[in-house]
Order: sequence, then C-alpha cells, then structure tokens
Amino acid sequence: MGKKQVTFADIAAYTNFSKTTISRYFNHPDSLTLENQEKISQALDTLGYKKNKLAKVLANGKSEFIGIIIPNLYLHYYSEMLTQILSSYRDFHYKFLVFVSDNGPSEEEQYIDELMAYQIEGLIVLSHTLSSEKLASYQIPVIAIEREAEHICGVTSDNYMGALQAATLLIRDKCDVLIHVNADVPKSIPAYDRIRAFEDTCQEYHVPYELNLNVIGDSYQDIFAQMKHIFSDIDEKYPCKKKGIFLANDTYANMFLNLIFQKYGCFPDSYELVGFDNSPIASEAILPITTVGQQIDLIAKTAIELLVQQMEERKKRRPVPLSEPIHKQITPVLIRRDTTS
Amino acid sequence: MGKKQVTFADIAAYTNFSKTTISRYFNHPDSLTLENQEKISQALDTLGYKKNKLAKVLANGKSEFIGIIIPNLYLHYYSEMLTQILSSYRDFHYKFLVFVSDNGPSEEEQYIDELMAYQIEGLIVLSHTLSSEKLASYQIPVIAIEREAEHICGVTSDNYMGALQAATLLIRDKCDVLIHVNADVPKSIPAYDRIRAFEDTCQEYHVPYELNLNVIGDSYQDIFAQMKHIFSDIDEKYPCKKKGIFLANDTYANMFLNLIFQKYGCFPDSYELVGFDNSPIASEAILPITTVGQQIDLIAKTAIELLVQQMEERKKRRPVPLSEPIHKQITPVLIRRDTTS
DNA sequence: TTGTACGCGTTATCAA
DNA sequence: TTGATAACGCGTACAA
Repeated sequence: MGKKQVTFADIAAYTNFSKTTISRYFNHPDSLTLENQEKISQALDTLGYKKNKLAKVLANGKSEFIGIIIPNLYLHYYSEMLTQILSSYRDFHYKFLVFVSDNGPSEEEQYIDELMAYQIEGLIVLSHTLSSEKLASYQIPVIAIEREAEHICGVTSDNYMGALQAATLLIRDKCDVLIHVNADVPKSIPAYDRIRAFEDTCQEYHVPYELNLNVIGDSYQDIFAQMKHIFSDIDEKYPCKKKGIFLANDTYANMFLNLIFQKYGCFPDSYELVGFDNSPIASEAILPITTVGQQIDLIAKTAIELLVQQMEERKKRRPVPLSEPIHKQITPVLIRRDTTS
Repeated sequence: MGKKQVTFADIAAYTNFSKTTISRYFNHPDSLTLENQEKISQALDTLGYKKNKLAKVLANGKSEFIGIIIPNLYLHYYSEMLTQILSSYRDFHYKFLVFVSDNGPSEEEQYIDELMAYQIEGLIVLSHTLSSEKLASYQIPVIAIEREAEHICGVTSDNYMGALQAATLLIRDKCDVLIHVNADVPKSIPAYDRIRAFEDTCQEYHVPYELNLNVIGDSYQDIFAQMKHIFSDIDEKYPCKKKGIFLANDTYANMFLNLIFQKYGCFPDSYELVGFDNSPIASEAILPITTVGQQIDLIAKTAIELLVQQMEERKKRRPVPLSEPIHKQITPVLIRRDTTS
C-alpha cells in the first residue's frame, strides 16, 4: 500500500473543521455555507481524497450490493439478461456480485453464504438448483427469474402467450399438422407453459398435432444427433402435408432448418418453422428464423424494480414486508422472419 | 432488518471468552484448545452467527474484491471470458464486481472510481476505451486482456500464430488466391497481428493474395449488407480459381458461408473458409466452419494468476513491485471442420 | 451552521 | 492459551 488512505480526519485537520462537517459535506452539502463547501472541496483534491465505501457501509448498514446467481453465460438468454441487469447500475447505483453456478445445491448455498457475508441487500436467482423455499429462508429480498418461485418473488416470460402466438401463426398459415419439439420439461418450471399452450391452441382450432418431447443431451453434438432422428421421422411421416414445427428454442430451430436445407438444398413450402428466444442464431441462420422474442430488457427491468422497491422498503424506520410474493409475467413478441410465409 | 446481527461481542458474552478469542477461533483455530473450539462452535450456531466480511475488510484492509470492466456480453468471446474469470473463485476466492461499459471513457472512469471506493485489490480490463497509461495511474494491479497494454500487464491470444495457421492451411489446401476479410483494425490493438501474419505468410509462400478491410458497421444487418458486396466482388473476380477466404471472425465467416450456400445451394470446391474465435456459430452453421480457436480458459487462467500474484505481493511487509509490465501470449489452436478439405 | 462522542463488527498489538 | 485496548473510516444522535 505504501502511504495509507486520506481520511475525513485528515481533511478535518487540514481545514480546521470536524470530521462530522466533512461527512456532511458529502451527505448534506446544503447544511454548509458555500464558502466552506469550497474550502473542503479544495482540501479534498489537494490531499487527494478517495472515498471508502466499505467504511460507509459498516457505519450505515447499506451495502448497495446485489448478489446474482446465474447458471451460465453460454446461452444468449442468460448473457443478455446479465447485461441488462448490470446496466441497471445507471439508474439505481446498486453494485453486483456475480456467481456462475451450475454445480449443484451445496456449491450454490456456499456462494449465497459468501454473498450474505458481504451484506448484500438483495439477491437475483436465475439458477434452478435451490428451491424457492430454501431461498425464502435467507432474510433478504429475493427475485427469481424464469424459474420456480412459489415462496419468493418472480418474473418470467409469459410462456403461454408466446407459444400461443407461435401455434396460432402456424395455424393461420394453413399448416396441415403442427409439431412441437422440446425436451421433457418438468411441469414445475415456467417453460412448461409452452407445451400447454401449444396443445390447448391446437385443440381449440381442431388442428392435428404431435408432441415430440424426446430431445435430451447436454452437448450440441448430442442434441444435433437427436434432432437428425426427429427430423427424418417427421419428414417421412408427413410426406405430402404442410408441416408447422414449433421448436423450444432457436438452437433447435436452427438445427432443424439446417437439416431441411441439407436434404432439399432450399427451404421448401411444405415446412414452416418457429423458434423461441430470438437469440442471435435465429438471425444468423441460413434463413432468418421466425421466433418468439422474450423481452429480456423488460424482464430485467421488472425484476430490478421489484427488488429495489423491497430493498428500499426495508430501509424505512417501520418496514412493511410483502404479505405474499409478487409474480410478474412479461409477454413475449412474435418476430416474423423467413421460415414462415 | 428486525433484529441486528449476532457479533463477536455476543458470542464472547455467551461463552465468557473475549472478542479476541472468538476472532482467533476463525483465523488461528490451532491456538485454542479443542475443548474451547467446541464451546465456541456450539455458541455460534445456537446464536445463529453470520460472518460480516465488510467489517473484516475495514479492519485488515483486504477486500478480496477484483473489478472487471467488459465491453459487452453479446460476443461469445466476452461472455466465455467472463465465465472463466468468475469461475476462478473456486481456486482463489476473490469476489468480482462487474461493470459492462461501452459508452466512452468518462463513464468508464466513473466505474473505476466506484470500484476503487469499494477497495478492490485488482482490476481486469477488457474494454478499449481507456489508455493503458491512464489505467496504470490507479495504484493497483491491472491486467489487460486482448487490448493495448503498453503500461500495464496484459494477456492476449497469439493473433500472429493464429492467422499464420489459418493462412498456412489454405495454402496447403492449394488455394489459388487467398483473401483476408476484416474491418480496418488499428495497428495498436493485438488483433492487427492477424492482418500482419496473413500478409507475411502469403508473401513467404509466394501465393497471390488480397486484403479486404472494408467491413464496417455495428449491427448484424449493416455488416451483412457489406458482406454481400464483398462476396459478389470476390465471386466475380476469381471465377475459375480456388479461393481461400480467411475471415476475421466466425460471424463474418458464417455470413459468407450463407451467401455461398444461397447462391450455389451447396458449398462448392472452389471455396475454402476459415473463421476466427471458435464461437458457437461456427459449429451451428449450415456447414461446421473451420476456425481458429482462442484458448479462452487458458487466457483467463493466465490473467488471474498474474493478477493474484501481484495482489499477494502487495500484502507482504516489503512488497517488490514489478519493474515493468508482464505480457503473455496464448497460442490459439486451429480447429478443422467442414469448410476446408 | 458546526462539534462531541459513540457505534458499526472485526483485526492487530501488546501484555498477561 | 487468553484478554484488554486501540485501531479501521465513516455516520449519527445530541448538543452547542
């Protein structure tokens, strides 16, 4: 370190004020005369003062830290969400301590303990490994994003509306049969609504449909191998029909599109494709893919506002805690591109 | 808050030890008898003690914070780098305060001031807006990743070796003419070496080549529009030749590949393509793209180790500062896929 | 408008 | 092996 920090005491000695006055210069400048403000301001930069916010936190208990637990940044959905969350610094000036975790509950608990030790005022959870019951047991505001959130506040896409829009489009475009390709999603998580909405819509319009929930595997290669089978099954099963395929995400949709292209050398009229997420691959594919765009910026904004509101509430002399968790849904938008008519 | 924190004072009162002894329980447990360790351990969880690391920092000056300034998470390169950096927590237990910044130097300086106020022990910079001279003026260890780093430590890919491998592959594959497509990169940044290596290699092997450094624009659409022109120029200019195209990144390469595919319905033998970055799009393209893979995990690991070493050094009673900045280069690997023979 | 005195939760120094 | 006391840098009653 060499020489130690310049502190209020140094400024006070230099200006012949007390430490309190220096403190007030920062927190209630109006209570000083302009003349004295100027004096202190000068002293500050002749002495080269640097703030120490940690000392401030210790004194007033407001860390202005928010913890984030996120499963990975590999998926565009997560990296974009993190970007949006971090950029809320411009509005609220909360600082973010970020942990990436996808290695099970014990690691995640350890991370949260560490975050608590740094006196975070709130927590944003995007990972799925800890139950909302467990998360609620930490005595701070917690916001879940796109995950099970029974006992805590949560923000999700309106998956039902998203899938409904996708299915409706395929039906309007006069597809003879609709097929939904997805992993075998557990019913507890929000994304399950995509399956529900697809079925409901097909039934409502009396359109033949099929659910293919057989996608499994972690790596791109694994999933691509699955997708090859799924494609050839579908391609053989409905030779003369116009097939409307709704895929669980844009990565799946891109794979499917590539398989079609590799077989036919073009995108034939007998297919329509809709993906989900509006991730970069949907734009960058051999043909821009129609997709359901989650409004990530809005989701992040909603989550932060919900969190900030609760954190501010807790700082009041007589805080009124939420009587029960608030849950919000953000409607996604259908983005029509070249894989639908 | 409701009830306040349980502190060492509470534990001390409960166990009839002093605060000092409680502190020692955590920092030098060997200096207590096993019996007393047990007593304190019990008291800790009957009282429900939670650590307060901020108080610890104030007392001993070691924040264990590292600041990160990163331009965006939209590019796979950055999001993967951030993932790797954050995951170093498992080894070193430094916590990361992350800022995303691409809005100019004044915003970035403000972010760094905020980081300094939180007593960060080190800083990792991936953005390009602040000069290394400016960065060196903050009196803490700073590591630059893949950017200008004259006055600070830095880690970069060995861009020269990467481009050399790409060009050499295209030459071995008997391309008649080599073309490098890139933006007009300034000479000061490490990525300029890709252009240098390409030229050097073509000249060394006496192979006809062309530099096309005309890619400009921020959005995918802008760049794609540029790429259309570049493609049709090249496609017309060398009708009967085997063209080896080395593109500055996988996004460019994928665009070029799509344009080829859309024109020819397949990938003709008259083309070879090599991208750069090994980003997901290179695997997910209509044809898996040969690319130069930056070893992001290794770069991150090297950067963190360099930083940790300097941060530890500063904590010694008589720290020996670096006489001059250390710069390391990580050799990328050529990943051969389906756009080269 | 300004100052005094104490608290925030932990560590470091010295002494026992 | 343990304890008393003074930091660390700032905020906040309360008083002047």
